[in-house]
Amino acid sequence: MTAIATREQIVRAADRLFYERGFEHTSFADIAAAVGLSRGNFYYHFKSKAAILDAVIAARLDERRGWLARWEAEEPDPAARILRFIEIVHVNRADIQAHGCPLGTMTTELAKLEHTMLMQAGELLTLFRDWLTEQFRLLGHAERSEDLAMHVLTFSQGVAVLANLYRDENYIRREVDQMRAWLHALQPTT
Amino acid sequence: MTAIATREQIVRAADRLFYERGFEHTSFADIAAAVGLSRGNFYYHFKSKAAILDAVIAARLDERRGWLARWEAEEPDPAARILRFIEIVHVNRADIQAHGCPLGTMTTELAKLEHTMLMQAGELLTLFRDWLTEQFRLLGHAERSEDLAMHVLTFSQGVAVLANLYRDENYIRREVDQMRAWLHALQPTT
DNA sequence: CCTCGTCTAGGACGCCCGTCCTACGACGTT
DNA sequence: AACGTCGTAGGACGGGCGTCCTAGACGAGG
Repeated sequence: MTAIATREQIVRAADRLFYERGFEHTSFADIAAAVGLSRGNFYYHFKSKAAILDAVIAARLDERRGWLARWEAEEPDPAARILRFIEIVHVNRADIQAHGCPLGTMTTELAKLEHTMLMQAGELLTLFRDWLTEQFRLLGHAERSEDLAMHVLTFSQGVAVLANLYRDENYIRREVDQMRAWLHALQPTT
Repeated sequence: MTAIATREQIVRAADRLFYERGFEHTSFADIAAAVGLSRGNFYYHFKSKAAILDAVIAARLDERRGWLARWEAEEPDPAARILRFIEIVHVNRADIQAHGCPLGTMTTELAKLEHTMLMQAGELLTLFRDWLTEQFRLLGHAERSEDLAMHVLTFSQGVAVLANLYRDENYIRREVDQMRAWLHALQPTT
């Protein structure tokens, strides 16, 4: 097996395990078992656990950037793009109920660990924040665009935390609907 | 030192450390050092780490029940009571920026650990949910009272996660103001 | 003064962690 | 056929963890 392919397998497995069990609670042995490799050998690919975290964050950034590009391509209307973001909470409701938001839970954990990589993980949310800001600006809310973007993020994080606790599908749908209505009330009538 | 007093010291120290560092990341040695006791001796007071967690949750429940009783005593108007809840996000902004919401971060962590005590920790948020539900009912929103209560919780959790990441006081104030306006727009004009 | 229950110190136990090292198998190149 | 490189296996290492045990300090009641 080429080193690059193995590396990708490791990152993919670590990504899933960090999400499902948390960063600290996931051991090298766990990742090794998931990939089917011996645990000591990991140092050929990653020199530390932080290096794996770094690769996972980079992979998530790539994936999210892909989402944003797709939304921009598929939706010419900025409001429709924002709606796509709001709806991931509903689309991914099964995972969110089981494990929360992948970005929010990771930043929450790294903040408690006072991990040096907190800010890098935060860039994932910043990616969405900046993209949402731009969409609100295009919608004609230049002044408040960043505040509106943060409000959408606030909604998504709050729903994720409580959906993870109560595992209530109806709650998720209600909040998403409410956010949809908020967005609709915000824009000038189309 | 009497056993009860020592127990309370342990619970108080564990409460703070679980909040600041997280449950799993806090060791018996950490708590022992904070209280000034020897680590092995803990088993005289608590037979397991889960037992300490249980005591911490109970202590937090007591404290929060005290808050609710005080708000009810000081504010005859249900809307003013709800406002008191909304404003704890701002009142406790320093702690929230440093460590997030004590209840939200704990449930998030316990969910990832698949810890058996997740639901007990969840009762802390349920306490607020039910209390807010009752206040909305008193406000005349019996039908939607629980949904409205969940919406307030959603706000508080979302703000806590993002305030913990970005540590931005202005963001907290803006979201709290927005929530205040939401609450004001909700009730029949007083 | 002695005894007994209460509380504590200190460390042993087995386990798992992240890290690091060395030896070996597989394989393309000369 | 021999070599050198790439990727792997497996375990050693030092340390920290939750748990558990035992011996003793202390003080109240006989």
